[in-house]
Amino acid sequence: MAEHLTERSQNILEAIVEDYIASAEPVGSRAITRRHNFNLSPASVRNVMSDLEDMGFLCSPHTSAGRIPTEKGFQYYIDTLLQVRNLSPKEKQKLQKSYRFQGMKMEDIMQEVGRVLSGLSKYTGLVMAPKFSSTVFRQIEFIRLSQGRILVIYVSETGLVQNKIIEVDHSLTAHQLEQISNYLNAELTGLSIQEVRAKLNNELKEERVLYDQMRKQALSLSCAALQDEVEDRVYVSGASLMLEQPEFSTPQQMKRLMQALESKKLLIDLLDRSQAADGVQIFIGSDSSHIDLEDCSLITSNFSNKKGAIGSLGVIGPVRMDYSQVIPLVDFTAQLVSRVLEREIE
Amino acid sequence: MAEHLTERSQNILEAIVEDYIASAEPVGSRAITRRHNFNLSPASVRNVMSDLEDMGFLCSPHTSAGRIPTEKGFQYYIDTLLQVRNLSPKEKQKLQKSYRFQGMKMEDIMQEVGRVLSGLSKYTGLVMAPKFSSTVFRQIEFIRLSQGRILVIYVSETGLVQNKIIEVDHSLTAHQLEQISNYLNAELTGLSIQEVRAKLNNELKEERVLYDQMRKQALSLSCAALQDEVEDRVYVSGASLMLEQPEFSTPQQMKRLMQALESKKLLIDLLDRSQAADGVQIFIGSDSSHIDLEDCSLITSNFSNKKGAIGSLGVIGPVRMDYSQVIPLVDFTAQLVSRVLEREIE
DNA sequence: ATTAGCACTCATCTAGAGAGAGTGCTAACA
DNA sequence: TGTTAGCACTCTCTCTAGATGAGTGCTAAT
Repeated sequence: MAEHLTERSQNILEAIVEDYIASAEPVGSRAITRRHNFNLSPASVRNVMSDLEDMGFLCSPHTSAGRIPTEKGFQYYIDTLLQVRNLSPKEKQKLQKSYRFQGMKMEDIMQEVGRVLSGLSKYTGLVMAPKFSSTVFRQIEFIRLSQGRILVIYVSETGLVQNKIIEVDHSLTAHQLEQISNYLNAELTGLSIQEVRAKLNNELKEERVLYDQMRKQALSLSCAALQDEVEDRVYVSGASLMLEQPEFSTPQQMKRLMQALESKKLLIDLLDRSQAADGVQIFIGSDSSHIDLEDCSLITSNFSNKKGAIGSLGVIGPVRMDYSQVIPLVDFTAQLVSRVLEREIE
Repeated sequence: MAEHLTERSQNILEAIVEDYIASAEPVGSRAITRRHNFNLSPASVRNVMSDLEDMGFLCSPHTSAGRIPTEKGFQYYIDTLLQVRNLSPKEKQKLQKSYRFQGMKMEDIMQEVGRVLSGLSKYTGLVMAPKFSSTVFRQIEFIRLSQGRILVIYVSETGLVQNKIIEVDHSLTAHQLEQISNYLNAELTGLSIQEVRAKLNNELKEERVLYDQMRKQALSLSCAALQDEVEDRVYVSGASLMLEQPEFSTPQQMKRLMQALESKKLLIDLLDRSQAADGVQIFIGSDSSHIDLEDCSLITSNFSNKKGAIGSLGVIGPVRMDYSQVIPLVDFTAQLVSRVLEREIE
């Protein structure tokens, strides 16, 4: 896999990738010699290009067009040629100013992050809020809406608020509900949702619980409340910006892309995968494994606070994306968001 | 404006509109005589069509194409020709089954409604959740996140939950917060947010309040909590379905439409206007006043519960939309949602 | 009033020519 | 032996011209 390229080949591959990123058009031997000062004739460049094509880094759409980088070409470029410059303090500050998190609750922050990512990159911004079940329990409140309908409000350590309506067959008074929430708040604080679930299930199994009406109700109520939250935690911003990209210029391509970006499920999938690893991750084209995003690359990074609630954010753009610009953007934004979330709980 | 058309003209106009809705292509005199049994020759139809064109109901893309209805033509069709059939009980039941509101909280319901509207109409579903300030106060809770950062959770009579983080300069203990929320809950229950705001402002002005620390804090805290909520209350579903419509088949049209549908502000505008009136409303093409939606029509209706929290829902599609199908869909869905919301508070 | 007939218009489709960009190969060159 | 100039070749893209066909508007006959 890690084939060795001569320095000349590397230079030429780099030139091709960069020219292609800039122009979105196949680049020819002539164009390269014109734009870069290799002291080589087009013919020599052609020879190198031919080699690169044999090795699978380049391909040509047809005989008499220039070459375009394959996914493998992009991969190589990103892995070994691309130098991600770090942001200067000034740039960092500027970026930081783009975000206005003042007094925002979680959802607003997520949305705002998406907007800015998309606005700065000119591609589509993607944010996945921390999974609720990865958060730490802080407080639970019950509010009786009507006979048999109870609104459960659940707050995590990070200030993430989740609410849900549950139906119960036996009616409960406000007083009973208060008792129950007091009990749960005392019992569960500081546990992660996974732990809470485990604990609840265990206790419910214990027989002696059955004799304590209040506890029993408390447990079954919170069980219901924490069950199967299917959350829609993905925020997509600036999808229509992608339509400006020449790779999505035909109606078919547009449709396909828009459908894909509308499918939250697909995006959740992708971002979930991103969460498995640390740092900035790059999925190139068919790496993303979904056929409808085959012309797209995804750059993601995770954010988290000390309590371990993990979310992901990123930018999705054409494979021919400006990686050198987007990578530091995603990287620093993730750090920024982590910091903001940590500040929230201090 | 209300020009008089002979019965024959009406019939032909109706035929043209319906054929155009079905085919998206200009309809010619020949096609009409073929498809409908007017006992008329194409030539006679042509004469009528020519008249209709003069009156502004039809236009032709070019000399040798058929005619297509103008917006005025559609308007007339909807106002006087279209018979919106009521849904049969069976259809109503079927529709009702499409929605699964069981145990859903407000946001989920809104989203689900959008999804179903879009799925059934094959156009784009639009839902605007009730404006928060139009809801009725039920309960407020404060949770101390960190030094100076307080999470406010506010619940309306309908079970709508709103949360917000506010920053305060003086720190408050959990006990103090509890006192404050008890006080507010006792004072404010049953008032609409507008009323709550008015009351708070009035009381803050009264001098004697200044001597009661707790009350003062309570008031200023809740003032901060209820201020300037800029909510993003619009749910758009199935935007990409619009790309299947022939009127949006070119890349330019697609881009324009997608941008418009991404602009929540624009949609909020439209739906806000819908709230001003009762019943099903239809905005045809440039009626919508926004240039980027000039090829679209919007069918909306409002939903509400007895407490007066009002939201809107609707379907946005091409002007050449299947009105006879979508109007009852929107109408009945609005009723359905109203009923569900009322059930929530009972 | 209605209709058949006919000339006319205009978009769409097709084929073919020409231009342009870029390649691959070969032979000459340093 | 690596590099380069030259040249034939390929393929896309664009432009033009002609053919096609749908549909109109007008006129004259019924």
